[in-house]
Amino acid sequence: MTTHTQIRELINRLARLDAASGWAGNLNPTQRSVLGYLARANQFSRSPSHVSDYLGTTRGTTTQSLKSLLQKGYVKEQRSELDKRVISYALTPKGQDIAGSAVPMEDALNALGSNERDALQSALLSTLRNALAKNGGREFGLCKTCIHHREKGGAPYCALLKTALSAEEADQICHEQVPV
Amino acid sequence: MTTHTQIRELINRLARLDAASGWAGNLNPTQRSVLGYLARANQFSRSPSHVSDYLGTTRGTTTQSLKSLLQKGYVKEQRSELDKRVISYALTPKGQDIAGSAVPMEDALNALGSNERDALQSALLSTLRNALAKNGGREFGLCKTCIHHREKGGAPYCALLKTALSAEEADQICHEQVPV
DNA sequence: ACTACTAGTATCGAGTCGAAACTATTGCAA
DNA sequence: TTGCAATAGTTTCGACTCGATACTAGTAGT
Repeated sequence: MTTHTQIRELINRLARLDAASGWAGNLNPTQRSVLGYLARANQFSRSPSHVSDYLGTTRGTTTQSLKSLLQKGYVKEQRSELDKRVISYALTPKGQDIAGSAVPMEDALNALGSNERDALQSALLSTLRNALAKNGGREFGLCKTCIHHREKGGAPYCALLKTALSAEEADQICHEQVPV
Repeated sequence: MTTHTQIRELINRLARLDAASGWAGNLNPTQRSVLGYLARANQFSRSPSHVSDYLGTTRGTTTQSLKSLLQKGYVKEQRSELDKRVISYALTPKGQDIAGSAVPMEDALNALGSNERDALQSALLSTLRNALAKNGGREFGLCKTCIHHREKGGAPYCALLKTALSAEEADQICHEQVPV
């Protein structure tokens, strides 16, 4: 068995364990991923299309997942005024409780030394970047690590969307992010 | 966002990418995982129960997956004579073709330096061990890295099952494996 | 105004998944 | 030896994922 195969297996098993680990709410792995993404994405990146891009599924599937999250009261719709086709989903207080609750795998990662943990994170990130580059996928990094991120009057500013941003927004995931 | 959350996200996204990447055959991610496991497990570790333990799902689900792999001609049943309840699944030649075909994510991992790749593998393995220890899960490591592995007359021997093993078997996954 | 494109939805079929009920076989113990 | 508990595997149910396809509605470009 090659090293590559082993790494792939490890990643898949860890993802499975993570998915199977107890989570609050009546949510399956995909729904939890959607909720987790919405919790960390900025207001310009919370539409069904963005979620599908992030998760690598189709818009049809995402619509279904959002429908069941909506029904369970974890998210709410916000239709855009500017473009009436666009919907941005936001977490309800109930959804925020769940998204902020304890993270599976946390103990397992804590048991790693902090050097090892940093090495793990950077190797995973490189791998993800390489893999995404092959597929034309986006990285979905944080706003503040983007080439379009500026400072304007001491506050964060997006040169692409030509909008001022709150400090909080600069720390969120953005669909348009292009790493520096 | 904490480092832990980021690592979890990276693992989940990579697993999703891996699942979505093109594979031969008409197989979904779970079926591919089952096939991949069967391809690498020894003859004592290829029953529905073992597959469920490995994947962390229930026996019911595994039965369904095996049924569809059987129907598609990728695996075949081998009922045990010793214990008539037990079934061991083996890959057909067609199944071996698929299991041996190109691995998604291979290029992404190749782009990593070999040091970084080794660090990645060992950090992932530690994390998996920690996580499994919490759940009482087994590691499913290779036979030759097990405390029950011996040499007898120059050939591998399992002190638990009290059986001689081929060199090939010593290199396979065993359900009973306990890391040295 | 026409057309191409984009955002989101609905529906289909195959399949996952956990849960629970079920059959067949094996093991243990009174 | 009979009798029961444990084990291996199957079946069925309901909720859901997922890709594919066809659909509606709003937006842009010519």
